Amino acid sequence: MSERAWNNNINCQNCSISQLCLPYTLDNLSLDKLDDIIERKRPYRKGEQLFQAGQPLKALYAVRSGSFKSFTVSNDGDAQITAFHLPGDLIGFDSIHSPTYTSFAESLETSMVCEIPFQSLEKLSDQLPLLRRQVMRLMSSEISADKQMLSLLNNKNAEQRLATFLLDFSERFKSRGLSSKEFRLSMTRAEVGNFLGLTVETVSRLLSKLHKSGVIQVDGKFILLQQIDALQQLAGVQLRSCLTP
Amino acid sequence: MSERAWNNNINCQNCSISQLCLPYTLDNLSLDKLDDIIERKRPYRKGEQLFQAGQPLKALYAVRSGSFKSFTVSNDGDAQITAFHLPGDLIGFDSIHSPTYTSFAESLETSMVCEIPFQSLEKLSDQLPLLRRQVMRLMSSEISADKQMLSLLNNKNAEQRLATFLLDFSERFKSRGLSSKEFRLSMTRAEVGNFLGLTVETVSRLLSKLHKSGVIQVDGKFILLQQIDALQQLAGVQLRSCLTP
DNA sequence: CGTCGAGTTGAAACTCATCAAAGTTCGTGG
DNA sequence: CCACGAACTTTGATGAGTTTCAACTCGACG
Repeated sequence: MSERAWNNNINCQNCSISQLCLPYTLDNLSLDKLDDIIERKRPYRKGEQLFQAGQPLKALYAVRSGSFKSFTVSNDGDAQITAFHLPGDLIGFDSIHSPTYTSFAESLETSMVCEIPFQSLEKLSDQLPLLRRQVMRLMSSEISADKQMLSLLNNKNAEQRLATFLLDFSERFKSRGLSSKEFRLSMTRAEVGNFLGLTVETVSRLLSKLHKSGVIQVDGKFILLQQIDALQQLAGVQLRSCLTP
Repeated sequence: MSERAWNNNINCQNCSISQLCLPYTLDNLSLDKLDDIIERKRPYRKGEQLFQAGQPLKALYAVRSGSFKSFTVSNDGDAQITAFHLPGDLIGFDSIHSPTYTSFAESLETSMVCEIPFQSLEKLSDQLPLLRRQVMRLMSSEISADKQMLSLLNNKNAEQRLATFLLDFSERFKSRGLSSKEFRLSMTRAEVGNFLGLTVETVSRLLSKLHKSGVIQVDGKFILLQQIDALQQLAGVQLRSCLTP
């Protein structure tokens, strides 16, 4: 199938998730220019990699559909998942300080991406202050999210971590116009555990426990949040009013 | 004392740590422009805050001397230190996606900073591609460092975390032209523990253990790394050659 | 001189990892 | 389309590592 076929009717101007992505706040002229530098590739099958650590930094990627994981591999060989990416998310910000990628990105299911050649993006950013600011906003958001993650790992126990994880995905699906109560987790239990600093067994046990207690319903990769408020309690969320006397 | 007094002979052009900071790669003209927007304030005393979460985002800060901690406060009220900042480090990247600061920054000892008004920096970045790229490089480095931190917390035990922490500071002091073997940690044991996801007691016990084993010498806040290679072993560092056959 | 915060050390408790084993789903080739 | 093997998931028993609780020391400071 020709490359052209994938491009039909796909552009930033009509993209349903552009408000989460680079186009946000761009005027029409800027949008056209951005659209011009973006390459839309064939779908990636589950397990295919966008890039590997050490390869020359060629492009950033925006998820169009499906999902990806980013991960690093430490000197001693074990992998650490550093993020899960949903449509609208940008992949590669952790590498742009380096001539080569500093992490791996791999598809978790059949997925499509927009490839944004890094050189072109830099040049275009020189011309379009709005684009530049959106890039910085997105990078700053990623830093913020990472700090939150540090706090999660340092201060919360296994159950709180998993509850927070589920609520995070709930929010992210919601902001993409999908159900916040019912969704499919494209990653394995092992990947959830790796991300949260827990073992597969602990993740599995806790999902079973939450299921039995009626807070959520679990059917393989499908999750149904039945009592979101209870889940928020478990996640360690407390009302501000409890603290300010 | 007049504000002017602090400014004497302090500028980006002659700053000893400019290669770690924003000026890196800037030409002389750009450097002058950057220097123009920077405000240099009186020293901050230990415990004074640069900003608090919720305050309007006014400026980024570059550490000139001394040290700071950044921290967030979760809904349930406990603080999480997200970074320690040494001279040359920039503070505030986690907030520029927001109209207000998303974290706190507090001096750990008598310290000086360069205040970089955010509006001015944005305007100047529009004119100076080199500056813009350095900002992005620094933000990307911070993302990278945060990902490494995730990996540390998820995969390493208490001893490996502390060893890694000490080696990290060793490297950072070294790149600032200071001794990599002998330095003073300006934060308390509790702050080290908070950052590493450990309790004060664990940090104290491990420092004692490392001291007794002769790997390091501890005298209050002063640390002397006696066997850096042994410390690297404890940190879990292995040679690449062990993995690539 | 007494108090207060920081640091150290010990003993007990608890959470989660580890090891083991069985059950289930997925994907691929016949 | 089905069957087979591999990958993934679940559940149980045990133990290691870290937290928690408690007591004590030390130095700073009014």
